[in-house]
Amino acid sequence: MKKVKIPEATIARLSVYSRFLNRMEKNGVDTVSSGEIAKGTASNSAQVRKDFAYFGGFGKRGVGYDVIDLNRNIKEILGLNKEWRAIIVGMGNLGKALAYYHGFSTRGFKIMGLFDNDPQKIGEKIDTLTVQDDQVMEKFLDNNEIDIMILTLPAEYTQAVVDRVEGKGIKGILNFAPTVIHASEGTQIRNVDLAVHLEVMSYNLTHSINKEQE
Amino acid sequence: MKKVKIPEATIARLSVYSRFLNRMEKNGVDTVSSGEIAKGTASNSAQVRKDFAYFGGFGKRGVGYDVIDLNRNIKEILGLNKEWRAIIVGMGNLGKALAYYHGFSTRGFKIMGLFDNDPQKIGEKIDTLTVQDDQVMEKFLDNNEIDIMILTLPAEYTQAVVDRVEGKGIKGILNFAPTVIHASEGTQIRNVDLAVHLEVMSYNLTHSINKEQE
DNA sequence: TCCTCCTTGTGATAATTCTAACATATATTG
DNA sequence: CAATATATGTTAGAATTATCACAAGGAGGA
Ligand SMILES: NC(=O)c1ccc[n+]([C@@H]2O[C@H](COP(=O)([O-])OP(=O)(O)OC[C@H]3O[C@@H](n4cnc5c(N)ncnc54)[C@H](O)[C@@H]3O)[C@@H](O)[C@H]2O)c1
Ligand SMILES: NC(=O)c1ccc[n+]([C@@H]2O[C@H](COP(=O)([O-])OP(=O)(O)OC[C@H]3O[C@@H](n4cnc5c(N)ncnc54)[C@H](O)[C@@H]3O)[C@@H](O)[C@H]2O)c1
Repeated sequence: MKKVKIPEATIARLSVYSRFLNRMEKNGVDTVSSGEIAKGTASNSAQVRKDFAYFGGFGKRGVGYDVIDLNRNIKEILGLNKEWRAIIVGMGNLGKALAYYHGFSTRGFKIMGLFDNDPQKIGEKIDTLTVQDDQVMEKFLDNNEIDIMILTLPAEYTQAVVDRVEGKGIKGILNFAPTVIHASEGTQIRNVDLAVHLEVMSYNLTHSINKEQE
Repeated sequence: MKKVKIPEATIARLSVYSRFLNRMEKNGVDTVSSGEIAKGTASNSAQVRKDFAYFGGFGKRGVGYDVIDLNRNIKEILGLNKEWRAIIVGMGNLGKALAYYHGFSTRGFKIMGLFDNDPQKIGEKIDTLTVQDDQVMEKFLDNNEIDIMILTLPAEYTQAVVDRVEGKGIKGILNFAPTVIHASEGTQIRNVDLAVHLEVMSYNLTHSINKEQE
């Protein structure tokens, strides 16, 4: 599906570069070099240029990159020129934190619905949305075109929820529960495991690994 | 500092394996094969065995791995046999979610203190802890041996907080703000960037990348 | 004891990803 | 307009990481 296989690490870095460029834009900077991007994103200049090179040349030799132009290009590569519509299932601590967070909408991800099965939580207003009964989720998905489902519920219930939305048009699932889930072929699944970060840190500290954060 | 360089990806997987083994333990399973571990953690059996092989042989040929024994070994490798003491700075949406989460303490990470600079939040009780004034953080760190600082505050304030705890014994920083921070050499910094996950997903969906999630 | 079955541990190989170096293009200065 | 300085784009090579294939160890049955 692609001429050259592009490293996922490159895509992840593009996302970081783009948000760095946002800050530059806001600061009125209009040109940056690969070295400056590297410094601002804990990367290195060769890596930055290589990452861009996968998609063609965005810069001017001897000069650098036009901040606005480069950022527009990256966002287009990432598919952020369209609006992605998402729901959050499980309005506990983490679900609420995500629902209140405005950082996603500024990147093109719009939270369209919030669901929970706890009567205490149903009806609660969170920001501009009201938590809906988990039972109406299927109907909601029939009536609204939703791309992404964010799962913030206990591990043991995630698979059941995934099964229920089968064929309802969900294209990607962002799963915060520490468990493997299975969806139909073609559905993107990404697992976010916060404990892993702490445990890798524990390992590094225990074994005195000095990650050269440069 | 190590004989062989062990891939960070291996360490991250060990964390996932270990939590899968926790579930097996709870279910009363006493032996697992690399294939079963692979299935339960979205890995593959060769990878699982290779990961273990970095640290020696934990299994019995023809039989598999003793669940309890293997899990104990992994936890020791990860440094989870000791208690890690952490504080959270920034008790907004995300900070609260982390503070209420009990999943970390069961892995050996104990939240010792919560800090914020918003008078509205100072004094608020969260679980068993009370949010303290950010101003007393240095004193708190002098009086308590804290290993890890979790940062859940707006990007623009993170570096200032990091600077203030310099030399106070913090060994690792888990940063949720989307910005690069600098700490003295030897301090582990790990950045958790949730937006990256969504944006990589956006890229994959846009370009019809079918990540074979086994 | 010998034979069969099963699953690990591992060395060889393949694939992926990063790093370094430099030729090329652009701007600027005198 | 030539000379110089600067930063990109790209190619080649190094390093890291994952996959494969199979020999060897161990259990159990005849
Ligand atoms: N909070 C954190 O900091 C954190 C960190 C790492 C991982 N996680 C994971 O994220 C998930 C959520 O964590 P949390 O702390 O928000 O938990 P929580 O218990 O606060 O929230 C879970 C919510 O899911 C709802 N729920 C349960 N079953 C449901 C169903 N079938 N349909 C709809 N809603 C349902 C519950 O009513 C509850 O509101 C868990 O899997 C947890 O392991 C959380
Ligand atoms: N909430 C999310 O889902 C989410 C997702 C991705 C990234 N993040 C990042 O995590 C961070 C926190 O997000 P949030 O949604 O919890 O924000 P928030 O605004 O709800 O919370 C931030 C908290 O930090 C406190 N604070 C500010 N300056 C401080 C200081 N100097 N010392 C102590 N406390 C201070 C504020 O009083 C507030 O309580 C942000 O950087 C955000 O970009 C959050």
